[in-house]
Amino acid sequence: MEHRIDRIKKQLHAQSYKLTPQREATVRVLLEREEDHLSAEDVYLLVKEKAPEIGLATVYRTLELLSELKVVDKINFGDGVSRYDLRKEGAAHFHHHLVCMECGSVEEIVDDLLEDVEKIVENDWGFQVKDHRLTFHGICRDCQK
Amino acid sequence: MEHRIDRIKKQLHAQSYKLTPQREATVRVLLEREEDHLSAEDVYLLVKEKAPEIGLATVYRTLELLSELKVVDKINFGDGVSRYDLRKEGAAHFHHHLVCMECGSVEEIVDDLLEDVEKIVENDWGFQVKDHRLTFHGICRDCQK
DNA sequence: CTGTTATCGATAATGATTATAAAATAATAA
DNA sequence: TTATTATTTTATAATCATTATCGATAACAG
Repeated sequence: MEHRIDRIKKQLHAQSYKLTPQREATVRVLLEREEDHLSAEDVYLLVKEKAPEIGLATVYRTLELLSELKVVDKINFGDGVSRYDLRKEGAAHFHHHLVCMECGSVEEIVDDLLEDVEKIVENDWGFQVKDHRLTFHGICRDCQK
Repeated sequence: MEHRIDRIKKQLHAQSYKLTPQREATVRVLLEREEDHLSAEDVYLLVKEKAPEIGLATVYRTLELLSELKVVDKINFGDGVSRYDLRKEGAAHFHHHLVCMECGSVEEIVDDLLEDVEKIVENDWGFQVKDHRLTFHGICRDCQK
């Protein structure tokens, strides 16, 4: 945990940004709720528990900053809110979502499903892939019962 | 063209909706600009050229309705606006996007890239896949020069 | 025709996000 | 240290996309 915060601190410093207390509190919330696909509002409310004086705009700005630095991924499941996921340490970014059309749950799967597919896209369409977003919509295990 | 409109008319009637002049004008715009990933605002402005009396709310309502009927796909490239794509006739829905991080262009590719991947998801995670969204972010052919 | 229902257009309301301006804080230089 | 400058924050207003409301109108059923 502390290790990951240090890492992020260095990433910020590398671009001459500071890890202010507000930013640190925000990052800590993201670390604690890593699998939760929090919206900016969610993050705001959770950060407020630790640092009640923080403003909503600061949370938005912090998330945007972290997103530019590729510390978090800003994702969108089409429900009108952006959600923010901390990127995993090291390793490439192979993380996809299963959105249940029944109960709305979002399950995260980590697996390099697209290695071959990316090669096809690069070869057949001449498009140089840097990143991808893959979301499956369907019925989760629980709702199938 | 007329053939596709008839088809959509039938789909509407099957759910006891009518193909009103406003809805038809909206569908015609989508048919004419099929590859363009139009936003609701875009559609509104284009429909207004043919049917100046149409209101923005009607366009939104129509797009939502067509989306529920699976006549169009409502997609989101993370730029804060929903975009609407008419689904192709027949054939399953295998249509993905290449978003250029340099110039912002969106190229559409039609290819069943994910047949095997869907099987993996169903087998390994017990998730029953109904649909998927796949977007690649990277550098398009033109911008690589 | 007459009542009922669906649809429409105008516009107000909402909700997420962004911009602004003034205050606080931190970094820097003299 | 002290003055100065730049960065960050907070509170709040503004914006923008989308949705809800409501009175008017059109299509339809009896």
